[in-house]
Amino acid sequence: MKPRITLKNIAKEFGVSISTVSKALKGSHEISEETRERIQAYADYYNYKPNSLALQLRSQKTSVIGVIIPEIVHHFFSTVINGIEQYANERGYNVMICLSNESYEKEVSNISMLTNGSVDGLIVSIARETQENQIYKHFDALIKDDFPLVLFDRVVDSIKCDKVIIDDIGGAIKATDHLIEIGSKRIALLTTQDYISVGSLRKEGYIKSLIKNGIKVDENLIYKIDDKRDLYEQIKKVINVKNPPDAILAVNEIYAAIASKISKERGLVIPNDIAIIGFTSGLISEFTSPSLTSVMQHGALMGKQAAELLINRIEHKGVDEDYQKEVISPNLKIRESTKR
Amino acid sequence: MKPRITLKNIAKEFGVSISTVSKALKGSHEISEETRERIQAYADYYNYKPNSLALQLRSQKTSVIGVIIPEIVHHFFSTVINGIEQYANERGYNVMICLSNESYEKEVSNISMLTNGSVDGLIVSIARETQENQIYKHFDALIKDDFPLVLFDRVVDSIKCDKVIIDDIGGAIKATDHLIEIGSKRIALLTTQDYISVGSLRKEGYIKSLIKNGIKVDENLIYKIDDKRDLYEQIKKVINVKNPPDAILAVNEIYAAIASKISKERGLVIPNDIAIIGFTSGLISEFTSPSLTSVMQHGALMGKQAAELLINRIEHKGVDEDYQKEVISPNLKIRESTKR
DNA sequence: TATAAACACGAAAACGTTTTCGAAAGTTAA
DNA sequence: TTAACTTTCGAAAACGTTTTCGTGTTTATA
Repeated sequence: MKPRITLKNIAKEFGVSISTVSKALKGSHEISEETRERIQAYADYYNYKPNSLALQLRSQKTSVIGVIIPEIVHHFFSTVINGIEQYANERGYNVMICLSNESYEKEVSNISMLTNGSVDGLIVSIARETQENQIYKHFDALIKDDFPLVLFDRVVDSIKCDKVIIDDIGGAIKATDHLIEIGSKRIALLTTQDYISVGSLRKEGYIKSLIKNGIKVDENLIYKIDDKRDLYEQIKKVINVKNPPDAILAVNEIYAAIASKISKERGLVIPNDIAIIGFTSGLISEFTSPSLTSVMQHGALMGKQAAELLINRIEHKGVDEDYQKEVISPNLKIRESTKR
Repeated sequence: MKPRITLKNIAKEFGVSISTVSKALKGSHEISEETRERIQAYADYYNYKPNSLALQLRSQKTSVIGVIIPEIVHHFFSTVINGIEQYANERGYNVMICLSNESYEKEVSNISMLTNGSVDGLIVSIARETQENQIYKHFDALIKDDFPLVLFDRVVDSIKCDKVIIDDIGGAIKATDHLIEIGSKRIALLTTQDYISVGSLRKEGYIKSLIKNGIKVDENLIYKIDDKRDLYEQIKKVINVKNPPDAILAVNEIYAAIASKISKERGLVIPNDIAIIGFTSGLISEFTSPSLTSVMQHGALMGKQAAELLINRIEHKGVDEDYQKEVISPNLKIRESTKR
């Protein structure tokens, strides 16, 4: 790579000082018009661009925000990043992305790398392993130093910072209410292991709705799917039984899609024999047939809000208002799988 | 945010010079064991981390690679980024992501931003608008400065740099061959406008396979879908006709999924009446029913290879070997939609 | 004509680090 | 006792900027 041209190069070329060149290129009135124009022309010709590292070092500001997510090959996280990137750009920030791969170790090392001066703030969704072990001291260290931090989606109450989350309880209530409205009596819940915060919140909403509607909660209809084992086998045990449920609420799109496939294979008609709703973050629900009613998660909006909170926090350095918690309400996209 | 602790702070604390502190923390033998241990303990206690901006400025190396992609909410690009990130991390690099949103302007400004010293090299997939207008001077400028650059997927021959691409022609041939093998006679092609390079390459493979198998190419079976108009309407015109094709090759997953839906709505049985194959980059094909046979694109592998080419180029600064072009062969994942 | 103001520029510090070179002590050997 | 080494540290340059504070020259004013 050819070395880039610097102020020093230009200064030597014209036999002037570095400060003169700097001022000339910034259009300072301190420099005579003649000198300024000559320097400007030369700089243009050689495509001078100020070295951003030097600027960052001097100004103690990088205009970069770091994002740490569990994985990127996941439609929900892609949409969040999209939201972050769009908004950050508008405010003059760039985005640096790191993946924790759901690993505690990697999350810690990512945070350590990014907070050595390369970013002005951090947006994080916590790794599964971290939530499992409930070790949050790497976050507490950030808080102690007042490092700008925003958590989204997978958050933890004990970490004192700005947060943006989805109203998972409300979303699950909406979905369950809808299933009940269309006449479902035995609604199965496909959820995750308890330590996944969103899974247990959605379960909470499901239960609330049942109680509100005077339906007895049947623990046998609540299935905790283990992501590390075969999903088909686990979900078959829900549907391929003598007396299958007449509706399913799945806490993510994959579970819902698999439930749909298995139902059809067993000869059940959707939505008449069995209605299906999934929390969604992708395109599958839209393109399967029948298309699946979904609780829409608004990832892009989430990203935008997270970026907004973070940048505000970065730029109002002095002010330390209370930490904010933005709650995004998911809405129900009704499709064929619940149109009885 | 609390100001971070620096060498200067520590030096003042112990009444020694900055260089002594620096050496002590690097375990230099020049420093007495006693001094070294005291300084180390203090630094540990206050969680000293060298400011990476200062290091980067001094070493003229950022260990960051920039990635510019058309959009991130697209499974294919997510997998590529995943591949890039994994490999880059192994080699000690971080990843900075920018989106061009298919816009020429944004691509230019992204390149300009990233090449001002904030990254050591660039991995790019060219924006649609850029390919449409065929203006590549922003890339030529990079080449002229020997700036490390790797293009992937959407590449342009005239830009002289390392590239990694998918063998789109071969993939389309494999798919078409397979459709012919299972007895298809009238194979429709759902492709994109001509200026999209991958679209026209896949069309080329489709035609080659037909010719090879002695089937006459029927231009009326080649449909150029316009992404800016309603996809359902356009694809309906392919299937909802008196004499529909008995097989469909779609150049992406969405087209394939829509074709599948419309076929079922029209009462056609997949794969008996109509077989379907799509180039894939997502999960839809796997979870619809029937599941769709796909040409698998191996995005993660692509990302890994792109990162490998780039980092090698960055690190062998002096050596300028010829530019490499890696070609990845897609393979056919046979699913229900072609099992006659 | 003397003084003040305006103009055009340079020196140097600052951001935080690494590294080369030199130098003052202390130690060893002859 | 003297010469040669070793040990332990500091000064300063370098990376590329911006910005404050001079300073010398010219022009305007009284």
